[in-house]
Amino acid sequence: MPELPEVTTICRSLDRQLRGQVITAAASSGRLRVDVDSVHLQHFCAGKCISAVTRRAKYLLVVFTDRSGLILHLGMTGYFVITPDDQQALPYERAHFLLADGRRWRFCDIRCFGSLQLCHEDIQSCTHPTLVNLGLEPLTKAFNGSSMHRLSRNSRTPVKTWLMDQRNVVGVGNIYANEALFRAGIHPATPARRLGLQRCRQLAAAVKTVLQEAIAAGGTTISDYRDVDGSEGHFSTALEVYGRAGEPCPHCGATIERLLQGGRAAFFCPRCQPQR
DNA sequence: ATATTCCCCTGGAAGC
DNA sequence: TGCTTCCAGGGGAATA
Repeated sequence: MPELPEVTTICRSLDRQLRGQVITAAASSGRLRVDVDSVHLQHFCAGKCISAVTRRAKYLLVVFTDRSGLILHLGMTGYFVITPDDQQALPYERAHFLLADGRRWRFCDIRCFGSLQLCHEDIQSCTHPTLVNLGLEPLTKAFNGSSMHRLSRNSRTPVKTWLMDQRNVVGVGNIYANEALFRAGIHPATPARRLGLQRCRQLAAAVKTVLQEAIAAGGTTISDYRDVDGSEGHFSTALEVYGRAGEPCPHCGATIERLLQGGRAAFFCPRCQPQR
């Protein structure tokens, strides 16, 4: 579900809600795609104080004061709810953490594609196997037209697939890959290595602006995504091609097409994004 | 090494 | 109304 703007939005809320809190108890269901045994989770977390909640790629990092932490991924349908402790488990609840102030932090996930991992070493060093091979953060200076150009020289893969490969650049999923390619006027099936420096610059810039605008809107809610307080993201109204097959292109009026790429739907305007 | 495919899982929408 | 099929924001393992 969530891509970088959604994870960023949730990360900020969680940091505000959880920073400084001590976890007194924890339990997991064992049903997530990657999960932790409930006994181990309880043993690992109990008594630890949360110093911050940060993000790396689409992973949320719960950083404890002893520098260890939890690595969480929301998969397609994961979300968090914080409630008083006097309630039953919520529907789809997969893990929960009891806080010293009496609140209960719950990790819910309808489809169980999310993940929950323990990180014993310094979590912010990102040496954990889950974090070590991740690519560039798209909103840093390190990701730009020239680095994208350099990294994609040997890749015959379609540029949309390349953008979504977290070993190259992180945080870009299906929605924002489609939107960035539309803004840059690049056909999603273009082999990545065929993009010249100029078009890499345009695409990198488009990735940055679409992500920044989506963060400012609180993310994109299609169906399941919600912030920790239950609020929806407002960027769905700004989507220009995603989910709009058959509708007119907002720029030129041509009919937006849908193409299947490795099982994922690509949406594009055949006139604004010509195959070259 | 790189590029597809298949799978994990559940629910909502669309088709018959 | 009810059953069936398709589709979904992700990621990783298996396969060519």
